Amino acid sequence: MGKIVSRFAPSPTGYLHIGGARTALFSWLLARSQGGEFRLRVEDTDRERSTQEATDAIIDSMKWLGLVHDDEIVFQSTRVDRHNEVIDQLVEAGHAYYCDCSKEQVDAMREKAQKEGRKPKYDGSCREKGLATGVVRFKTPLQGTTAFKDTVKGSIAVENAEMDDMILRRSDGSPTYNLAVVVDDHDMGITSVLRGDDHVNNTPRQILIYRAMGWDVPEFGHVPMILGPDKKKLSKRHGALSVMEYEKMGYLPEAVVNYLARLGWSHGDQELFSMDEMVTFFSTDNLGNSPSVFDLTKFEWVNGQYMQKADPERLADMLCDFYAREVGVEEAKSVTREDFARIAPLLQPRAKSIVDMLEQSQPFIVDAGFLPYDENAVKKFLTDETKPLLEEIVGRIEALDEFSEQSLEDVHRQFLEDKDIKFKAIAQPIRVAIVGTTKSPGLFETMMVLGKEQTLARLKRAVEL
RNA sequence: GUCCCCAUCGUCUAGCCUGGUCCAGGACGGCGGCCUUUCACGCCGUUAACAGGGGUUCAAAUCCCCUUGGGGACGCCA
Repeated sequence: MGKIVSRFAPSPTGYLHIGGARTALFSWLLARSQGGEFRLRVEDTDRERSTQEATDAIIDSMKWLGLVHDDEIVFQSTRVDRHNEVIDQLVEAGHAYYCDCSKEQVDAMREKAQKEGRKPKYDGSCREKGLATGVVRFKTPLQGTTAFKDTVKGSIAVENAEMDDMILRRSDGSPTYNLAVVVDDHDMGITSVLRGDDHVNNTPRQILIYRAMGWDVPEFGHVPMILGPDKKKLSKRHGALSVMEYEKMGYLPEAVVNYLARLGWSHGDQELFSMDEMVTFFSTDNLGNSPSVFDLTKFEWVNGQYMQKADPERLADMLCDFYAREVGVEEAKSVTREDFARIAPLLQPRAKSIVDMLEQSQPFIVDAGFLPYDENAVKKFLTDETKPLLEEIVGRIEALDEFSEQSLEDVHRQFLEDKDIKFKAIAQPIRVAIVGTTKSPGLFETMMVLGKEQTLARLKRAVEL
């Protein structure tokens, strides 16, 4: 068998959604795992609904996910002449014919057929008329069945009699989808088509065109769709957001890819995969054939895993960007990339996303004077008993010549010994004092990131509260 | 209505092709615990499923049929 060539062929009528992204991922994986090629084709023949923004958004999303395509992007709209050429050939060879039935007539046929319990379809009345105007229809064989081996669903067979004589060329002269895909896939040398479930019904029709043209039929695979929590087709209501929405929400692209891959694909018990691992392990044999529900909770867990493993420097860059996005470029200058680089490691095991991490960074990046204090925490821990202790600690920290995690720990141990009290007695009061809430990373590492000046300023302010 | 497809814990899934090793394994979540200066992380334990009914067979989650449920398609959209 020769080199495999797969493709992703979105129509630019909207953003790249999570479902489309997964389809793209599987196609990409299929090509990469076999050392093949992955092509991108933009199906922009619907001039009404296709937009440049959508095209850009799709390309950006693919880039963000790391799904790099080979060769040039093919824009279907540029290939109309070739499509028409094929249609003409089909007519000449007797595989297609002109039909001048009006829309109303065809609608009536369909309605009639449905009433009689048959599949609504065009009745083929123009088949042998030898017309030369109107739409061009494909002459679907009246008998027999068209079968194919779906690489994810197994054998699928459809009676030819079930199929309509589909329109190949509209009355305005433009080619239709089913014809265009076949011609493009053939011309691009596509050997493996992996696409959404909603195309299963189109496949037999397309196969018929391949055969009529005497072309090799590629391999087809149809991946089930992604459902919302209510098991209904994923929609905007559920967070069937565009891929770039996930970027805005502070998720890591490799986490999105990982989660998407595990939605419908598996490799034994493994949950976390690097891109390379996915590429080496991927096989359509392990693609599931039933629809799956997008579970945000599990996705967040996956993202958290990647947050923990991520390079703090990279996280720092992202935090800077997100911060600037949030408060504006000018204001964001008050916090440096280096600040974030010191904060990130403390928050890595605690943050589910960049946005989450930025939020948790707040106590670190405001000045002592503006640190918000949680009312309940203050009431509970900054009491008349603890304040004097904090005051004393201030003095001891001030006396420190070297401000390090070790020296901080030493000075506190000593303090506890002198007072004959447990660490528990002062831990939460100190925490509330320096970050304003009862939750934070370890005390001494937090102090280190805060710096001596900020630590003392906060402790002092807390005593005055 | 007609055709096509699907059906294992709440969710993602392994197992199904090549029946026995499955009183069904892993993961997320939930619950309980450990660790501990809080919160997380981590670790340990626990919870929970073969849609239903018929076959075939010594033996079925695995093969066959039916029912039910879900989805998709039926366009001069892609």
